[in-house]
Amino acid sequence: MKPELHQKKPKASIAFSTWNVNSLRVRLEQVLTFIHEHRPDVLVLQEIKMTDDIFPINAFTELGYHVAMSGQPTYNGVAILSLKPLQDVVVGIPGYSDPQKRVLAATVDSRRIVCVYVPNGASVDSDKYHYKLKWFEQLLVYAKNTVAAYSQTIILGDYNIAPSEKDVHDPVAWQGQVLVSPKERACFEALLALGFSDAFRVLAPEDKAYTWWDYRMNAFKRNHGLRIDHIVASKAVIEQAERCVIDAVPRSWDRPSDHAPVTLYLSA
DNA sequence: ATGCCGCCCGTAGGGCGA
Repeated sequence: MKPELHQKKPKASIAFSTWNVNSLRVRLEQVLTFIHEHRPDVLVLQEIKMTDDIFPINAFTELGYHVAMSGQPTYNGVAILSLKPLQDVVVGIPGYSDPQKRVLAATVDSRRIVCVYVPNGASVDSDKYHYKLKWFEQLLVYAKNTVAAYSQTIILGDYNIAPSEKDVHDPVAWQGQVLVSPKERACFEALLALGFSDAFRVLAPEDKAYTWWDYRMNAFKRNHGLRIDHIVASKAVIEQAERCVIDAVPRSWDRPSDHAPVTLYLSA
């Protein structure tokens, strides 16, 4: 065989994905399809909207994944799937009592993975908005402590914050609304200031790309979206980053989640 | 626009998300 016919072995990479599925009950087959197509090393899910006792563990273990979940009835709920074993699983933010299941952490191969579902906030004058800001203060403490203990920390999930005007299809229309307010953006900036980077923005500084499109008003077809799902990684992780991909294809499927999955690829 | 769509619970229609 001529040397040029030898296929160069593709460079291995490690993939970390996040996806707000808006009901794992409804979206299970789509999650399985995503896994078959991409085989991420780690996949974290938000808004599973189910209790732990009905979580479809077997559907994932059959595919070789280890599973941790923190669910509740009706709302919220997060999960971590990993091809390698999950160690030191921690539910919620330590020291912060919150009945809403929004945070789940585990270690995979010396990397600390934190799956987050940040509160939506409803509107900027609501109690839910104040809950969101107070909640994020607790996340900042948690993030600071976590990265101090694990130089390789990845905090990924649905942040419900569009960090900049580039992350909003129509900044004028969204001005003054929840998800884009200065206080929420200050929260996100404060997280980055702890030694983290917004992986997508670091790897694609100028791209206008969205991770969420409203179900209403044909928002996806018109690309009226926001970038609110993020992979926030410590410097030691960013050093290994190859690319960060927002996969809009699942948003085009029948009965889709309103969010797209996001994947960070690290060099192995 | 207290709207739009989709999911949950529960079996009608209100709560909630973003």
